[in-house]
Amino acid sequence: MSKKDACIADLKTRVLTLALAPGAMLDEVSLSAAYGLSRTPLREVLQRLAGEGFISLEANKGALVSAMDFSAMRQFFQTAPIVYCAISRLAAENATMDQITALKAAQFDFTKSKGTQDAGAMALANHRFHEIIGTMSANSYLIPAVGRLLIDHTRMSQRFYRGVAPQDSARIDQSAHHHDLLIDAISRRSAEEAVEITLDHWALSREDIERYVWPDPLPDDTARQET
Amino acid sequence: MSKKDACIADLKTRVLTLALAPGAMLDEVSLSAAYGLSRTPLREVLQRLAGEGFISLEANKGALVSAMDFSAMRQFFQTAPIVYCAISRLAAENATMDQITALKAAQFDFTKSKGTQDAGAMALANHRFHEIIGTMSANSYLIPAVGRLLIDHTRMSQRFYRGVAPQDSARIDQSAHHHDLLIDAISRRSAEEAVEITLDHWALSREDIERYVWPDPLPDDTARQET
DNA sequence: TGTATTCACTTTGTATACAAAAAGAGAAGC
DNA sequence: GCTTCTCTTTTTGTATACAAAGTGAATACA
Repeated sequence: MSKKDACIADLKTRVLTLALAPGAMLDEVSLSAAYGLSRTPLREVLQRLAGEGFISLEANKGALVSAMDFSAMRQFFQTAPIVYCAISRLAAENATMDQITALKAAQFDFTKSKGTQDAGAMALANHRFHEIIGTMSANSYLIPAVGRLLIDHTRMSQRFYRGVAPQDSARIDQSAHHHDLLIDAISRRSAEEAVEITLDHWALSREDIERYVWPDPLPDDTARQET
Repeated sequence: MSKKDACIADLKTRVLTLALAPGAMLDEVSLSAAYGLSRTPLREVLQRLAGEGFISLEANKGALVSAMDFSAMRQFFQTAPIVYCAISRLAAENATMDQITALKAAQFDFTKSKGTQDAGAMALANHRFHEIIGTMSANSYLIPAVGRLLIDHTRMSQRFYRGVAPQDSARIDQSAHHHDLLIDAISRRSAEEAVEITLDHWALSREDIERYVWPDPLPDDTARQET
């Protein structure tokens, strides 16, 4: 059973860190060989990953890593703030002591990875942090939604963490500070504060993603071509 | 491939109509025999149903129909109106002509089943109607959430449709009227109206469910027992 | 009589072999 | 030279046999 779980965890990691590119095809036989599993359990792994939104299965055509096209990004920016705020509110109302402990541990890992300059580790630690807030909501209807949002959020943030400019370091520190405030708000069961912090946190992250997608333009040489 | 799809569709129907009770265990061998499938593809069916929230799988213990306990109901009433409104808004903005045609067809089926007094058919037709509105939203993050909400919504409504009192008939007619208004609002791309109608529709349905869960009390005989 | 332990049985999980469907290369026809 | 059809090859889907884990009943012991 453990070998299967390891396979699931590793494939998730590879999707989230873009080691497996969006749209990439996954071959059953090579994967089963790589993880030392037979095709039968490997196919069950793929079904489960598909159920969680990491990959999508097409009949008689195999598995491919979930794509991130323009339409998906539009949906993402439209949906994320609503769902994140709802989740934070519910997390503040329903979080258990054990979950708060786990959240603090995840935040510790995040700040630790912040020092290593390892973009993948930072993005994964951040993912784990927000995943725990999702479970805190104790809402089985919203958890699949936030899970899927986090998959794409982490994949997009990857690109930000990776090309880390000097001024970006401060932004990552601010992000970590938001996490601390959020832990505090949830511990005090203050739903209103948790939502406020979540909105700030979202605004920060959205700016980072947008700056990557629409960077400063290159020097404009079009005038010369018009002669 | 078709036999597998039939199996999935039938199991979904049986879950939604409470033919398979919440919490019921599902045996792989008897199911595979019943649907004329081998255990391997049947297990894939179960994985997929689990991914959509119809059942849940526990390691080394098999599959059981998703439970509907008190906690689930609380989450349901908390989450449904937010998600339904968001979905209706997006549906009005994004619906395609083909989808509107499909929605009208589903509404035709619903009104038709209304005459037959078949509670299961009514609930399933209603389910299908709202499922189409979900796909209209074209939002892959919210669709899993609304899917799960509809599973439990349909299962709870089942109980209402089943014990249909004389005055309930008018309520079902009003529900169908809401559907017509919603089709109209979506066709005219009026997101605001779609949300308003959805709120009315939700209020109506919630009352029906609540009246089933907390019915009028039986005649009060406690006074006599106190002597 | 109550409890604990062991053994048989049932059920889930995995591996391998086989069937079917899709993809691609090659040759024939226009 | 281009299209199209067919055959081969690769890849996905299914069935069956086997391994392992869990469950429950019966028996031995306190």
